[in-house]
Amino acid sequence: MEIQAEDMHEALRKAGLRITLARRVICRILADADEEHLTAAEILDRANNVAGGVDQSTVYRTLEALAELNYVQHVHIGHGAGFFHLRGDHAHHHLVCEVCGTAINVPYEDLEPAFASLRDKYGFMPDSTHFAILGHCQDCRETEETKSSVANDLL
Amino acid sequence: MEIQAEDMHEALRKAGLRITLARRVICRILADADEEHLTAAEILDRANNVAGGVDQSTVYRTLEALAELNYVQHVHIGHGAGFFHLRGDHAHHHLVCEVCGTAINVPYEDLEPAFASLRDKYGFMPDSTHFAILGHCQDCRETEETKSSVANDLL
DNA sequence: ATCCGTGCAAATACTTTGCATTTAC
DNA sequence: GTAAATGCAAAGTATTTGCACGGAT
Repeated sequence: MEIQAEDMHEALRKAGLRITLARRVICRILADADEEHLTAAEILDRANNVAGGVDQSTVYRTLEALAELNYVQHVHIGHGAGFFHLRGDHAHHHLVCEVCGTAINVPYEDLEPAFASLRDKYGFMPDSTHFAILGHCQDCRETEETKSSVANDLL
Repeated sequence: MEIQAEDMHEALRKAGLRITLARRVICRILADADEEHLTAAEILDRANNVAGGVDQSTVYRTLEALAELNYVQHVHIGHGAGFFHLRGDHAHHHLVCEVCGTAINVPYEDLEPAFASLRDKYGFMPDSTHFAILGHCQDCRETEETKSSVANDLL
């Protein structure tokens, strides 16, 4: 089951925080984004498309409040801006290409065996809501191979 | 076999780059750090302890040059400053606790099966020289359990 | 002599903070 | 009415870049 904007509203209320237009909009954006990785800047843009005059500081503060309530996670994958996304229960993980930055989603089941062995062997519980593996994606690997064969031809 | 400062010197020379005092010092720091995760600021500090007057821009530029030569990797784990470290042989990976920051080393063999399946299924080649899994370590998990039972007692 | 590398300072990118005003409750 | 949230601007980190000078080859 997906997290709804209303779930976040309720959590905010319970924490004694207030439901404002900006927050409503941001919760909606997060709920709609689902698996997408959004940067603060993208969330800001989308918020301003719906309701004008939203400031970046409001975006960051709202995201921080939702992170405090365990709805949002702020992750840094590679360089540049961090990503914000909901900590859903349908866990998925990311294969992030170090060359082109593409992220491939991997369903939890594909990594479960590896996680189980880490848990058993090291008592370590991987964060099942977010996980990034850095490496090289297929396209970039092919490009690299082409490049090296070209280089070899030139020798 | 560990990477030596001299290996990096040779690579720099081969690339037509020059061996300067700052670079010599930085290569040494990286070789000595071994598997430690150093930030640019820490490398700068250590460099200035050995040879004064090294600038941060020199540190970043040298690290970038070494990254280009595939000796150094710049990774961002969590927020804050990124870490720089040598790309050693694919020896081990890190389980990084999101609570206390402790990193547990895991030998490559323990993750090899998972890596193989990612390669087969997604054509994705995990970076075998660096890999961090975020999660909660055993100690922090125990502390958390204690905290929640205390909280329950207070209800 | 030729360029590459350096320090310095300024610029950039991302995120956080201080403050006066507005708004939800 | 009161405390929380907002917009604005400015400050804080982490990193990069422009430039003139100095140094490695």
